[in-house]
Amino acid sequence: MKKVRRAPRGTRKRDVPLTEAGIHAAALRLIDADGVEALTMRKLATALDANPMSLYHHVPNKDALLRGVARMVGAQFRTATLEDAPWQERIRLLATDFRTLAHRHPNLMAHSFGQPDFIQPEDPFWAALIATLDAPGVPHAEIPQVAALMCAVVTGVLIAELNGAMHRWSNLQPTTPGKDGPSNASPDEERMFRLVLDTIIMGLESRLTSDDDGQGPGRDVAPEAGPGPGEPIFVPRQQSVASSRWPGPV
Amino acid sequence: MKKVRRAPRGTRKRDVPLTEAGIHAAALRLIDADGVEALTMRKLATALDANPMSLYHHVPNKDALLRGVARMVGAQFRTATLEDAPWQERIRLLATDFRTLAHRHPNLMAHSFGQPDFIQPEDPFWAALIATLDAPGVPHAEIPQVAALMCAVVTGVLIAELNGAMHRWSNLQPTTPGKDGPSNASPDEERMFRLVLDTIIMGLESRLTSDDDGQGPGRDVAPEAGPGPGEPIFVPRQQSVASSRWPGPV
DNA sequence: ACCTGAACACCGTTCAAGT
DNA sequence: ACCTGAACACCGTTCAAGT
Repeated sequence: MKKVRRAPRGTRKRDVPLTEAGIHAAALRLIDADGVEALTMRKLATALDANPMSLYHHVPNKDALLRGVARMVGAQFRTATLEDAPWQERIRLLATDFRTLAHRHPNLMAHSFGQPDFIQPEDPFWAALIATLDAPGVPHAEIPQVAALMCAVVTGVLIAELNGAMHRWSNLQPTTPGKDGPSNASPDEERMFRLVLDTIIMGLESRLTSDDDGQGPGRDVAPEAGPGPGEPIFVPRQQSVASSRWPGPV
Repeated sequence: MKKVRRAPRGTRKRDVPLTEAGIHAAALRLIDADGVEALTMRKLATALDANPMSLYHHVPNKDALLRGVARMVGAQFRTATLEDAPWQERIRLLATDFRTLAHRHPNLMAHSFGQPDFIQPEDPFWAALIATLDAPGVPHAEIPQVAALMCAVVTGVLIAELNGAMHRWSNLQPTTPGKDGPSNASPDEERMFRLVLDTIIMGLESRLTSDDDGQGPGRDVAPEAGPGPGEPIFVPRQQSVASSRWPGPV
């Protein structure tokens, strides 16, 4: 009997040589199972039936490994652009596709959203978002800023979904605790996600179809909320302060 | 000469006994300086001129320490409610106050925003937000969900500000790189923050002042975006798809 | 070229022992 | 009651040595 190096209890891994892609895939499996902070170079090595130091021949360090995993997942974003649909529908599709991708790997995405470079200019998601915002007539110089705000808003809602904050906040009782039953109804996060999406689409629409020259009336109501030092493109059109009934449930 | 325990080079700390509050304050100083991931129980102990194990008599573990620091900072939220102003102004004030607090301790807040419990029901911020949303006539059962969405959107933008993503995204050139100068103009994040805020306030306003019964016309344009399994309160009013000119810069 | 064992410089935390 | 030294079970990573 020659000494054959193999996993002792029939786990049977590592008949294939180590690869950067294989390391990324195994790391993603561990992250999906136990979260990013539970991922360890040593645990990843044992999952691959390899020596911990062998990984460093294919990956420079742990940070680069995490970036590689995030880049690999980000490349899975589907690129169906829905070319001839109105821009509202295209933005809706982009956001919901992004959401399903986030929910497919929640542990990884909850971590990636905190990184400043989790969206790269060459990502298909960013390219599609830029192309979609080019359609409605936003001036070219403003497109990246509008796209950045869309990304920030959507990822903010997704972070709150992924880490459970949305669920906890939605179930915080307003004033009277323990009234009218347990009230543990599902927060229905998909419905809330669509609500935010529709709201910002409506706000964007309202700016695009503004009848005046962009300088809204009644600038005096909120004098401290002036246009600021930047260009005056995004000056907020002053809202009417009328408050009315909430649309009834039925 | 008796052996006096004192910092050897005149640093002169720890003439005061260890306290939970003192540990929290010192931890916040280190976090403000070097970030959350650079905070270490051992480094915190040397900053307090104490033995690392002494901290465990006042703080159960590192996680509880971080929660305590976050709670201490969250308690600094100013509680000026601006009672008689319209709800739009009160929401604006809440959001900008939250933003200045976030920018006062960016390292801590960028970390706290990823925690599911960084907003507690007894926080003055949450109480003020609930009270403000109670004014315009949102039904009580829906107030926590609207508040949760507001928190998610605002923290999403703040995360992107704090970690630099907003700055990076805003400077990504749309199609033609290297045109019309370096174009490294400041992204003017405060202006963008106000833009999102005004947009969601406008969206909320539009729902509150809706003339119809909440069931907008033209439900057939986006058939797959139906109301979903939840209650029909938040069914999106179907937008007009008209696209028009962006309001010109001048 | 690819892998590996030992070692280094750290962590958070436990525990028995001091005062 | 409060503090402390030693120790445990981990980390990421370096490096010289193997094949």
